[in-house]
This record gives sequence, structure tokens and C-alpha cells, in this order.
Amino acid sequence: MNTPEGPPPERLRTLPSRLTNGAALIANRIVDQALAQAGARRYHYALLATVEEYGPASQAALGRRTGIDRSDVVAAVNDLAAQGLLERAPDPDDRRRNIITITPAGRKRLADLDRLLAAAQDAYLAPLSPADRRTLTDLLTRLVEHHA
Amino acid sequence: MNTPEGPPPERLRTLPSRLTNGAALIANRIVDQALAQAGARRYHYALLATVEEYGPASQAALGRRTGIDRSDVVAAVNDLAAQGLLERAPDPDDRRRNIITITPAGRKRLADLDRLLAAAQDAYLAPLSPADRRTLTDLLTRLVEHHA
DNA sequence: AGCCAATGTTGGCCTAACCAACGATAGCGC
DNA sequence: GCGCTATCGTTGGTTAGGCCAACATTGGCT
Repeated sequence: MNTPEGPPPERLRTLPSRLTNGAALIANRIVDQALAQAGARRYHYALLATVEEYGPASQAALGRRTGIDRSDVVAAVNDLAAQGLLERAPDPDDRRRNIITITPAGRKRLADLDRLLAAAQDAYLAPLSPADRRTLTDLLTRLVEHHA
Repeated sequence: MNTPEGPPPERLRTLPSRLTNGAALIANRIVDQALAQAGARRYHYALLATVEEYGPASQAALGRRTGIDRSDVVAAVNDLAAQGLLERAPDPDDRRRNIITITPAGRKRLADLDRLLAAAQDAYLAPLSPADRRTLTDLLTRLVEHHA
């Protein structure tokens, strides 16, 4: 039993920013592990989901919608295109742009990821009742939207 | 700032892990900015606060209490000792250990950081009522303790 | 035509979080 | 006392996420 020899100090334990960060660490670890089962990372899921929901779009538009930096979109689209999950085609109407489309394989992969991710959310939120989960989601949503 | 041409997809917007991560990003940005006003980072605050609350301790013990990796404790203690805020002295009773002590200057700095940090928490939680803040803190605490 | 904005892309930066390995030391069982 | 194991500080990584700057190409506006 080599458990820590005591709790973290009060000042740290109750600090909302620190609690948020700790929860994010946990959530990210669980989610990353889940996605890794399908060889994916968070950016991959975000892009697949966005293209699937809104249809083909340029990389810049995807970045704007997901909050992912343009340069990081490039790398993630590279990965996904290399796996045949997305397709990158030049836009004939605007030769600056690439049109990103999801392939049938991409939809299948997305369904897998949705399933894995749902399980991950459940593991993350395990100690909370459905009502608690809704409350948490609501509070966090208000926070992020306020600072948007 | 960016000019999003629409909201992120439903699947991403309501994903608790993603909301948590987004909130953590915001919180960390605000906190980092606040601490930077005193030339400090998060690890610095955590160590100062821990030594102040529990008294002198070895670096390994500090790491266990704060959740900071031993190797990262080394670097942070280096920083703080160089500024005269902590003192690193060999433990005469166990020559493997260093005893870390907070100096008067360290206490002063800690008080400054406490003040800056309180303002940061308030900015972070701005959209939430006192009751909401308590609820959020409670929910997050339950999450992190469950996964501890 | 001329200027400004947007796009894809490359390349880089910084930090947090983590891990492996090392020599030195301590502690324990025997 | 001896040997094994654990612990400590430290060095030196790695990974990924979130950024920013710059560039050439292209388009839109006037």
C-alpha cells in the first residue's frame, strides 16, 4: 500500500480551474484509449463527424467548425485520406480549396468511433446520475459559450 | 478570433468529454495568464501552496501530493529555488532526500499568487451563480475522486 | 488593373504529462 | 554482516495538443 501520504492541499483540491483540468485529463485519457482501439485520435473523430453532419466542406471551413487550427486539419486529413476515410478533391469553383468528402468506409469508421466514444463517455461519467450528467453538461456548456 | 460559419456538429457540441476539455482550455488560459503576471506557472503555485500548507517535505512527497511527476518537480523546484522562494537542503536523516522549505519571500509570492488566482477563478466562472459554482465544483470533485 | 482576403501547406514553438534509466542511499529479511 | 529491493533525485527523453508565422496560389472587390 504505497498510496500517497496525504491529500493535496485544500487550496489545490477545491480550485475550480484545477478540478476542471483534472476532469479533462481523465476524460481525455479515457477517450484517447477508446479511439485508439480503432486507430484514431480526437481530431480524426471531430473531422469525420463534421463532414458527415454537414456534408463536404473545405479544410478551412472544417477548421472553423471544429476549432481545429488549419495546419492541424491538414495533418489529420492526410491521415484520414491515407486510410480512405475521407477524400480530398480540388474545388473546381475555387481552386484555392480542397473539398473534403467522407467515403463509405469513413461512415463505417465513424459509426465504430461513435460506439466506442459512447462507452467512453459512460465510463467517464460513471459516478454521476443522468440528472447530474445533464447538470454538468449544462454548466460546462454555459462556461464555454460565455468564453467563446 | 475566428469567424465560424456555423456551430460545431451536434455530436461534438454535446460531448461531455469535449465540453470538459474546452472548459479546461479556457480555465488554463485564464489561470496561466494570471500567474504569468507574477512570473509563475501552475506547477510553481502547486508546489508553493503544498509546502506552505504541509510544511517542509521531500521532492518525492511533493510530487505525490500534487500529482506532479518527480522529474517535473525537479525542474519546478529549480526555478523556485533560483528565485529564493523555496530552499533545497539535504536531509541529514536520509541522504537520498532533499528537504524543501518555503522562504519568507516564498510566502509573500504565494500570497500574491493566491490573489491573482482568486481573480482568475472568478473570471473563469463568471457566467455561473454562486450556487452553480458549488454544483460544478461538487460534480467535478466526484468525477476526479471516482477516477483517482 | 490593383489591392486585400482567403486557402492549403510547411515548419516551427511551447507546455503539460508522462516514462525509462541511472547512481546513490536506505531498509529489510536473514 | 550480506544481499535484495525500494526509494530518491536527476537527466533525458517522448507524445500530443494547441498555437502562430509565413508563403504561394487564387479569388473577390472596386
